Amino acid sequence: MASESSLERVLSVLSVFNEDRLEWSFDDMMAELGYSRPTLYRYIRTLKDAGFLIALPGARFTLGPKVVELDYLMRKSDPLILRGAPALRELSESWPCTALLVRWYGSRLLCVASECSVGDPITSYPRGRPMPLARGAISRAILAFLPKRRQIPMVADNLAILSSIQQGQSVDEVLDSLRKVRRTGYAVAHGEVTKGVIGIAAPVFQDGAEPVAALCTTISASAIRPEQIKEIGEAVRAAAQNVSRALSDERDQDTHTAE
Amino acid sequence: MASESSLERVLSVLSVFNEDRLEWSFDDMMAELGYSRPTLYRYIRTLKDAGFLIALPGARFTLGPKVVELDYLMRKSDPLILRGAPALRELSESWPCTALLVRWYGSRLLCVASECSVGDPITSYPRGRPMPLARGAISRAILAFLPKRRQIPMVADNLAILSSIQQGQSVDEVLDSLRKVRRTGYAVAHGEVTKGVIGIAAPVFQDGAEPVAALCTTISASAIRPEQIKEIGEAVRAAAQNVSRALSDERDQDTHTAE
DNA sequence: ATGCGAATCTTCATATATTGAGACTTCACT
DNA sequence: AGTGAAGTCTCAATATATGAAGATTCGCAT
Repeated sequence: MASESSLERVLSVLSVFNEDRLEWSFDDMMAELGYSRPTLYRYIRTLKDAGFLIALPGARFTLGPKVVELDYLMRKSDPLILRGAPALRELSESWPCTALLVRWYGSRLLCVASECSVGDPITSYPRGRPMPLARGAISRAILAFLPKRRQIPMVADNLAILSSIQQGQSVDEVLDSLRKVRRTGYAVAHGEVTKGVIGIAAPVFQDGAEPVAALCTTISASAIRPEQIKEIGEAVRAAAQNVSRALSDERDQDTHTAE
Repeated sequence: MASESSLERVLSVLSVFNEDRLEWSFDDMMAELGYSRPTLYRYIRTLKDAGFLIALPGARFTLGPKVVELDYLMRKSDPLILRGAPALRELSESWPCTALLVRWYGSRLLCVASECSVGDPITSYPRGRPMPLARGAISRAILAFLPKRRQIPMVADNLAILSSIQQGQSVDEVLDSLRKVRRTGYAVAHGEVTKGVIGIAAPVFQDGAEPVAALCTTISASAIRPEQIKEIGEAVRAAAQNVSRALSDERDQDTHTAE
C-alpha cells in the first residue's frame, strides 16, 4: 500500500470541499487532512497561486477562479455539448420535460448540459451534479451498451441496487434485462431517481464500443399517457443516434485535416 | 529565483489547457512543459486519479469531471450568485440588456452569473470567461472603489490602456476620473469592450473596504436614448447596494449562529 | 488468435526536495 | 505601543521525486 505522494496530498486539499461545506478554516482543514501546519500552509499557498483556492477573511478558504475558468473551457468546446444542444432543445420542445446530456467518465455519471421546458424542473441535475451509478434510465442506458468485460463487474458491484429496482436477483438476470434494453435501444425508468418522474434515456457513442454519454428526457408521470412512452423513447433513441453520428463525423474531419 | 516545486509542476499541467487547445497529446505536453517521460506520466496519472484529467483515444488528454463538479459546488452555493440572481433578473427585465455579475478575485475579473433579456446577447461573457482588467465599466467600477493602497499600483500598471480609453494621461488624472466614478456610484463605458455596447456597472461589497464584485448591465447603444443612462445607472447602483446588504446580513447571521 | 509498435508502467540508485518543530514576522485591532 | 492570530521562515533529518533504461500492457491490424 503505497502511501500517498505529496502530489496526491495537494490535490486532496481540493477534495475537502463538498456539497455540505465550501468554506474551511485552516484549523479544520488541518484536522481533516492531518498535515502539519507549515505543510498545509505551503499546499494552500501553491493552490492559491494557481487560482484553485482563495482566502476569505478569518483564515478561511474556498475554491478559486481557476475552477470556474477551467469549467468554462470545457463547456465552451466540448463537442458533446456543441453537438448535443440541438437535440436537447428539440426534445424539450416536443414534450414538457427536462432533457439532459450526461457524460460517462468511465466511473462517474455527470450531467454536462440540460434544457428544461417546464417551469419547475422536476429533476434537479444541473451541470456538474454527479448522478447515481446504478439507478435510473441513464445509468441503464450506459450499462446496457458497455462491452461485456466492463459490464459484468459493474453489474456485480451494484447488484444490490439493481435488484432493489427490479432489474433481477442475480447478475445473469440483470444482464438479461440489460440485453432487452440493448435491443430496444433506450431505457425507461419509473420514479427510480425522483418519485413520479419517468426517465427515458439512450446512449451516445463517439467511435469506440463504449458509450461516452447518455441523452435523457425526464417527464412527470402525470404529464403524459403511458402509451406515449414508446414514441418518446424512439425519439430519444433517434436523437442520440444523431448526436453520435455528428460526433463521429467531426472526428473524421479532424483526421482528414490532420493529414 | 526559487525554481518551482513538484507541487507547482503538477498544477501547471492543468494550465496547458486554454481556449485554443483543450486536447493535448502526451508528446506535445512533454515538449510544452519540459518534464521527462516518466515524470509527466506520473503527474498525469495523479491528475487522472483525482479526476482532473481524462485520457482520450490516441494518447491524448483533456480536462476531467472533477473540474465540472467543483464548478458545480461553487455555483450551487456561492452567496454572491444566490443573492445576486434576483438583481440580475430585475435589471434584465427592466431594459433590453445582458446583466452580469462579475467577481473580483484580487487580480482577475470573472463573470460568475448572467441573465439576458435580448435574443442575441451582445456581450459574450458567460460564466468563467475572464474579462479585461482595465477596460470597461466593470473594471472601473471595481478600480474606483479599491482602497488607495491597491488602487494606485493597479492604475500605474494599466496606465497605457486607461489612457487609450480617455481616462487620463497620468496616474493622477486617472485617479481623478475614478474619484468621479466613486462620487456617482456607478461607472459608464461606451463601446470599450464591445463596439456599440454601453456598459453600466456598480460595485458590490461584502464587509470589507474592497469590493468583491461588480453588477453590470450591457445595453446596445441603439436600444436606449442617452438620457436613460442616468436612470439605468441609478438602478444598477441601487441593485448593487441591495446585493451588498444581503451579503452582509448573511454574514451577520453566520456570526450570530456561531456564537 | 498472433504479432507488432506504441503507450504506459516499473525498477532502482541517486540527488534533491519535502517535511515539521519551533522561532519569527506581519498585520489588524485596541 | 501592545496583543493575538495569521502566515512564513530556518534548518536538519529524512523521505521522496527524479530519469535512464528496461519491462509490460494495450490497441489494433493481420
